[in-house]
Amino acid sequence: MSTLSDTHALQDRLLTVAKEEFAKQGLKGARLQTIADEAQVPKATLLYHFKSKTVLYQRVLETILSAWDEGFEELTIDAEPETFFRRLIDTKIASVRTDPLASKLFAQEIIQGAPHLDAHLSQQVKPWFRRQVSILERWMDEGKIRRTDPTRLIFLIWAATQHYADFQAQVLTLMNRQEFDAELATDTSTFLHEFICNSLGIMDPKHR
Amino acid sequence: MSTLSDTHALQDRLLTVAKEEFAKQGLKGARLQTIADEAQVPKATLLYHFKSKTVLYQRVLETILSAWDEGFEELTIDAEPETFFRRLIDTKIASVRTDPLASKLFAQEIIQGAPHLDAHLSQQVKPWFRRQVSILERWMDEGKIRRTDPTRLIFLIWAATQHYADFQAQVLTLMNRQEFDAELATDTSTFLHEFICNSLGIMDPKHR
DNA sequence: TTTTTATTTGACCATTTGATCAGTTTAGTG
DNA sequence: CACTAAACTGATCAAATGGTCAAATAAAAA
Repeated sequence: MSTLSDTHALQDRLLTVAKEEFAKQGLKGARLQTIADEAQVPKATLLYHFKSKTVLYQRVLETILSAWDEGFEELTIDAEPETFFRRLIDTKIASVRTDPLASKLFAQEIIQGAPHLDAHLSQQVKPWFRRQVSILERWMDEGKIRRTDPTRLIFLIWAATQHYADFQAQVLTLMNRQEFDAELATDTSTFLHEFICNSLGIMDPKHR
Repeated sequence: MSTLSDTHALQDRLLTVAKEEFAKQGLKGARLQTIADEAQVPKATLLYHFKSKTVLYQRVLETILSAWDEGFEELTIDAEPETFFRRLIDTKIASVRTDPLASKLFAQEIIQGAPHLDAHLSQQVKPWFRRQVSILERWMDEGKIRRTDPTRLIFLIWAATQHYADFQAQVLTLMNRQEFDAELATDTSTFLHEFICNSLGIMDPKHR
């Protein structure tokens, strides 16, 4: 099993390149030839490893989703509201900064009606979502955070973070920046955390 | 000038149908044949009124943008913070509910790097954006709202509202709803307004 | 009415592009 | 080494699709 011709490694490379192309051009806009060229492999080889464009696309989606599932599964565990929001926001912002293409690809899929991930939405996302909601509800019952609609609160966090990946072109233009660097990420995390804690009546430990 | 063959009316119909198709399928994914069929007109007729697919797409984009410019230009005028946020959120949610396709089309354009609207971003959106920011800054100086990053605050509002159009498929699934009805829109407006005012230390008039 | 201009349309074309396949090379196995 | 299976690839194809064009029709102008 040589290093260069390792099948697994090649498929990974193809998936990475494909993700980039799909994110930038959309499912229809992406061209197999471009993906193959970028991966320095003949188009026929690409189609040997993935039967069709659709299959390739679905594999890319699966890869993204399972990585997310993994990253967000853990942070549910018991913590105080302040820590919970910090973890959630930091994780999301990190993911958005590390891999904005994944976020963009996902966004386009949802915008077009999520034709390739009905199953995942109801089987993976929904349960996770419900868990988050029930945690928030418990805290409201316990008076730890101000009472509000937990569903829309999760949406707000999701939207506000995702925005920095999906609308990066607009965000950078309006901020007069060239790239989404580490500093910008940190400041954004801080802003969101502070904004949310303030709204929910959670005291910032620094000011306690 | 007969009613049925009125050129202006026909072009409007074509633009409307095209917007729908572009929003649902993306620029590359949309087919001229489908648009023509939907508008009950031969493909050649469509191409008579719009020289090319790209031109059609740009005209659709322009239509959307000018409608937005018009709708959001006014609400800058002097008002107290509480009113300002209510107007901004209500307008945005209304636009998102009335015409989610416009929002989706715009989102896809931005996600793919805004190749067709660099000009509009820096010439129309940026000035508008700066005005909003400076209003917020003034209020912070005057102590009317808590001090925070005005830029990211606008982003948050933008993202949180737009989310209900762009991610409608996901939102409806997670809320167990079939459509984005008037009630859902009202509740969302209320939630956002309350959430933001709370975070910024603006007293709700009802509780004053 | 005649003439000119704008609009409509079916037929057709050139190109792109996803996909196939047969033949070749490489890797693994006994 | 002999043999089998997996991986690779150039050549090629069929379908889809944006776009053109000349002829027909309708509208407007003279």
